Amino acid sequence: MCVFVLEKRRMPVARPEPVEARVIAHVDLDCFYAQVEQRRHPELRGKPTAVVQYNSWKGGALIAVSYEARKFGVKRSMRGEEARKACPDIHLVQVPVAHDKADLKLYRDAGSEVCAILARMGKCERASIDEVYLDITEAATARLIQDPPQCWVSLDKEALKSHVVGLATDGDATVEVGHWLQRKDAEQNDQLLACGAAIIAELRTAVLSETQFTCSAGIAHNKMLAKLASGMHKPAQQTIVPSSAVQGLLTDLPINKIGQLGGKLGHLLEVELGVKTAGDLLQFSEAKLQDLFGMNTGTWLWRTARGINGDEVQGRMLPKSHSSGKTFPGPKSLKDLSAVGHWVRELAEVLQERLDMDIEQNNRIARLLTLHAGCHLHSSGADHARKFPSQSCALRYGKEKIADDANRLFEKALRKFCPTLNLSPRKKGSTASFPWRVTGISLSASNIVATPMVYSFNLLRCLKGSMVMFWFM
DNA sequence: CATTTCGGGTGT
DNA sequence: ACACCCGAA
Repeated sequence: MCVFVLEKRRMPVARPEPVEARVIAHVDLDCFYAQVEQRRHPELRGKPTAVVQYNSWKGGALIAVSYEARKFGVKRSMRGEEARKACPDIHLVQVPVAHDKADLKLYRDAGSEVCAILARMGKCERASIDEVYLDITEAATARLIQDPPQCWVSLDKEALKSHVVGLATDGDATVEVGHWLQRKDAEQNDQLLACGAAIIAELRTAVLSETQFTCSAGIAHNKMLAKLASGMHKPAQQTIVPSSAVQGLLTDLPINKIGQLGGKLGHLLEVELGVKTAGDLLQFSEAKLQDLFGMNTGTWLWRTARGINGDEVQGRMLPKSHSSGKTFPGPKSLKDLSAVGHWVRELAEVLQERLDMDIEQNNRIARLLTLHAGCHLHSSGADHARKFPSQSCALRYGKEKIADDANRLFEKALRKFCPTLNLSPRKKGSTASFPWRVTGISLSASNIVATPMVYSFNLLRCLKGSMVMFWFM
């Protein structure tokens, strides 16, 4: 019987792979927040730099480390003080703060700049603030016909500065590409990848000249392999994965290096099945994996072990949701409703600003408001494992409405979490302490849809803040 | 009870 | 609708 399926777990789903070979690229900005800060403060360029948020406690938490600083052993998730110990000359730049919380707008906008450039050549999916998938099959095919690799004359072209996985037969399996891609007998699909690599190299050059940012990229026939490849040679380099190299690449690849297997599922494979590498997975039949992990995940695992992945590049440049949250660790945890109310108000204001931007720039409105909170028990009571439930409701525009609605959601969650707690209106404004502490609050806006055309953004600007806004709800 | 703050996704 | 997971800076 199914051993693990009884546990609740998120399950990756396998999708069929298209018959025609695709050319997929994954582009990843190098230590992105650090680059953004180095562009803002040119005197930091070439110098060891890290980006920290909040520097009051042990110098703040590092969230991005420049490659100059990495040479000194500075690591992400170090504290500012630790980083200074490892690298006394390091420049620590703080994440901007707005409404008493970290504000990532600067980095979000910088990511959009890059995305706009990369989208010129094909279907573009913004996978995160600094990562993009591209489907450049069409552009690569066109180039193969018009300018096949055999005809490329200049060997020092930027387009040829790619690493090719599996090119060397001994030792380090990855070397600088030379004439390999131009050999007369190269397979059609390899030539397609070569053309894709040329295109990506040009795009990366465009990104550098137009934004000053360097990025790394992987070029392969699917998203999984492209993502794997983009991390193989950093910073500011690109890597090609020909089909012929897939088996050799995966055989000894630690299982947690594969996308979606970096967490619990990967750990489960290792401790329960002794699977340390993707190669180790090959010995399990598809039926066995389906039996162990369910049909979806079983199929997905079987295919993933073989480098097969049919996920399509979604043509999506804009986020599906916006969120604004803050944690209140240790002594900063919130004790009562009025403290929660204060922070809900701040977060609502930030969220409303994000929603305004989305209307103005993209003509989109969000329809769902969700509140998440985290908590821990104050007194060492019995059931300290209980989770604070999240709650949602229809999103009404306006910072006051969002704040009021979010506060209602908090109280609703509170009643579910602790039905006995007195929440009578009379007590609401009081500062009576919770029997536990709130360690985090987050508001998110989702179910984003296109604004009906009749509401052009100019009209919206006029309506903003006025009574008429409830028309959108 | 000190990474934090985002985003995207699936299972039920 | 809600719970929980993955991953990136």
